Amino acid sequence: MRIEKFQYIREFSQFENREVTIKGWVSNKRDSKGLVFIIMRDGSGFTQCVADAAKLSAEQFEAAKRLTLESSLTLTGTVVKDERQIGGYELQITSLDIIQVADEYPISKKEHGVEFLVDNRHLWLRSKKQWAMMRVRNRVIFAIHNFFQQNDFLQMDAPIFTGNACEGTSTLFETDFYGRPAYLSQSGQLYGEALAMAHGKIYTFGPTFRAEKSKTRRHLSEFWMIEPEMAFYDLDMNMDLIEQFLKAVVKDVTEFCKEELEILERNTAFLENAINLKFPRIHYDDAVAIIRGEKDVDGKNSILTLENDLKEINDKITALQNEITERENKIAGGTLKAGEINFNKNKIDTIKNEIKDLQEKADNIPQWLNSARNFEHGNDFGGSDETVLTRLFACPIMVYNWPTAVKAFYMKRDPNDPRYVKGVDVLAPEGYGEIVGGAEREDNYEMLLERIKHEELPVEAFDWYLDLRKYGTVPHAGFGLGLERMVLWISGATHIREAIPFPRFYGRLEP
RNA sequence: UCCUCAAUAGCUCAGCUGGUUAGAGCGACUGACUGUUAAUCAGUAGGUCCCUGGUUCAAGUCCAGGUUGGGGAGCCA
Repeated sequence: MRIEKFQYIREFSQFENREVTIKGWVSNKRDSKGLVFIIMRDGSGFTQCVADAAKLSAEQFEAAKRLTLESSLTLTGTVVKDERQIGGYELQITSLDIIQVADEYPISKKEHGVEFLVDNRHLWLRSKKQWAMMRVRNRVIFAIHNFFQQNDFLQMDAPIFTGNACEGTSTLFETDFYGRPAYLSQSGQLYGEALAMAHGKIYTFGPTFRAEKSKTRRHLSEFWMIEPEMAFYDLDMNMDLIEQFLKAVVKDVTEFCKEELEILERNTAFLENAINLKFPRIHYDDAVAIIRGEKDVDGKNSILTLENDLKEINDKITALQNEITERENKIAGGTLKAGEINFNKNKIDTIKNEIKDLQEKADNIPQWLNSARNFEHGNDFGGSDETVLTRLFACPIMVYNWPTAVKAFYMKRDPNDPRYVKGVDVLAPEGYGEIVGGAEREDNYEMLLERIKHEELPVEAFDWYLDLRKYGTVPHAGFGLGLERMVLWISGATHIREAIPFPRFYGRLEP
């Protein structure tokens, strides 16, 4: 059987006052005696469709009334402009053909807990916000390829099975490779360097695996990473490229995903800043001074800012608690209609959840303050230190020249000050933390060998990597962008598990 | 691995200091309502109160251990 020609909701503006046929699912439904309002989604968008008893056969109208959430159907009708509706149009149904009346759909319009939603991820992906988020993800990926392809980078792929735990730092997933232990790649970078020596400018774009038992809102066990590597680039050129690249991606998404960002209720001020402001480049030493509150940024002090945040959160909690009391009193007053009582009860539920979130933050801030005040020069930044620091800036910042001890063996020493390596971390604003980590690479054979030995890594595993420093070594640099962290920041959501279709994290292998 | 919070109906939660037959809203179902946008009305069904053990005349409630999950630390993108 052939499927007849049909149109997509996204194309409605081309079909004003004309008849179209769409195929999709019931995303929401309301009905009264002679009318059924069906919010349809077809993958390309959402639109309200109206079934009017006066315009349909009794049989078809009854069918419309019987529809359940997520039932699949074909609708034919006239596209009518209506500013009040999502997308600006609605469909007045002339004919309706049900493919399946769906079973009771588990995801209701009410709020759900995170665990329930992740358990139902295969269905959750249909919800409006998740739909918007995946479209943002798609556009981010597209913009990344666009940027690199237009700048003469070649996309090349690094292997996923690796024979050794290459950077020696994080815990990896072990698998069996024809009887030999093999590890799922934690980074394609070392291979990227070999590829850059063949092609000049390359980028890899692939999955990455970390076996750490992290339980935070910014970690995944399996995520996607973009790792460009450029021959004849030093740290400054690297930072220039990173900034240009991030600006290009953000600009593209804000331009082509307006509707999606609106659905996500994203405040785009910080995104606009990322496009328009120059990213501050901060030496590690200065960053430490700022975190400890010894140095201000535009008159803003990290410790005072954080203390103020805490106060504001507590004030907000008090205000919300007052609102709950108010609504409870209203309900107790006995003058409200049942519908209004429900509305207020729902509102109270929502507020309670909000308070819970705020309370969690408020509980953490004192620890963060403590960590910031006592931060020791020479340490790596923790998640909270990043938050403390980035809180003071309106756009992403780049922290460069890190203490040798806290960074990977392959980073190049700063010849002017060998206590530091020429690495750079890009920290996103609004508490999203590290989205890019990069560095100029150690290009001197002896220095690199010494670092490998110093870290007690198996030298023979790095034979091929050392070869790159024997046969025409050149200064080179690169960086890694965490796709999901980028998507998360751009879309303004709270948990990284929402930034990937089927998240894998500690304790989560299904669906 | 550590700190911290939690687990009660399909979902979101209430259940105060232990006390008869465990509640609400949403959702589902039945019916009423001619334009709705999570705010109409009436009714119906729906429970292994996470598990094991303990204290007690009596445990959803207290205690111990465990399981699962949220948030954070460490590690990082």
